[in-house]
Amino acid sequence: MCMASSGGAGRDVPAEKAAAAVNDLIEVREGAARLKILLQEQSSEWTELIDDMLGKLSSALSALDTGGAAAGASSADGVIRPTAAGESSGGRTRRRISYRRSQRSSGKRVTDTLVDGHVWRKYGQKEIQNSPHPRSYYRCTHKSDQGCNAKRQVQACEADPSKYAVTYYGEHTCSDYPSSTAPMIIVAAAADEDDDNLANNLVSFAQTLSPHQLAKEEGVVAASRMSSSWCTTSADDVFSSSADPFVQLAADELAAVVVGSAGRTSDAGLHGGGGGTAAGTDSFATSSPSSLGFRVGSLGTIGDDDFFLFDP
DNA sequence: GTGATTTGACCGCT
DNA sequence: AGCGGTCAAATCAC
Repeated sequence: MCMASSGGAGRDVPAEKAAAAVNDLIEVREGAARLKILLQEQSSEWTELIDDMLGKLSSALSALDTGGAAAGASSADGVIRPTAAGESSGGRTRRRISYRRSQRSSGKRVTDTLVDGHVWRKYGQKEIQNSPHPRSYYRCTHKSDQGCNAKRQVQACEADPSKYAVTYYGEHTCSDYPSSTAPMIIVAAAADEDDDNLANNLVSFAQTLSPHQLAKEEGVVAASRMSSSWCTTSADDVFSSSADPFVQLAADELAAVVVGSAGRTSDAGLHGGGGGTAAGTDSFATSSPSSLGFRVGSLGTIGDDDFFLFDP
């Protein structure tokens, strides 16, 4: 539901197309594995390989009936904007907006990095009952200048504190691409994660770093690492929008895809404690995207409910 | 000085 | 009534 899903009319992905997409994605995975090696050897051949991967991804996306532009279809997100609950004339300079509550998430994932290509600004942190870790609240830094209403909630994964459960709300309506032109693609498979409450396959998209930025990253982690970057999370948690399986991303937007994850996983922002180390630092993935954008895991069978959009 | 984070308080929803 | 989400002043880093 939420976000673009609405816009993405094409929900039902034909089995054959899905299968073809899977094959393509598997090829990409293999290519990614090769890329990893090439990168380790500092070879320039990686660009060529990436191009090939992109081609495959494009095919896969087409096969999956990517809704393409849904991204801009804001409002469809189901986000309930704060309603001016009566300009409280009376009182302090406090707000008066009534907060949503029923705001639906556009997807939740567990990741070992908080970098998703977007620049977020933290606006709150709260201890959550029955949870050992506080929850941090972020909104797009372009909320003020571009009115972007995208938000996300970050909480350390209970099962593995080194990972984070990130829930997104709303869509990015900003043009936050200067430093992150390439959409991030996450292809993961938790099929082997024994537990029955894990989704079998995941394919998500989001912005990520530009090739230049990628080049600056300190390291690249093996694609296989992906499989371990998902905590035990129920399918429902991960696919809050599973009712609208779709992929919304123009294939030609895929400017860069890199394997693995070199994101720093500072938790400075999560646990607070130090004064704002904001501007231009690596503080908790807020202002300097630092993780590579393409993760690949083993693929199993992909079903309709295994796809969801990750706000591009 | 500017801008991001911290943190306590406020407020709506369940 | 309690919890969770957000606001906004204070604080901090650059």
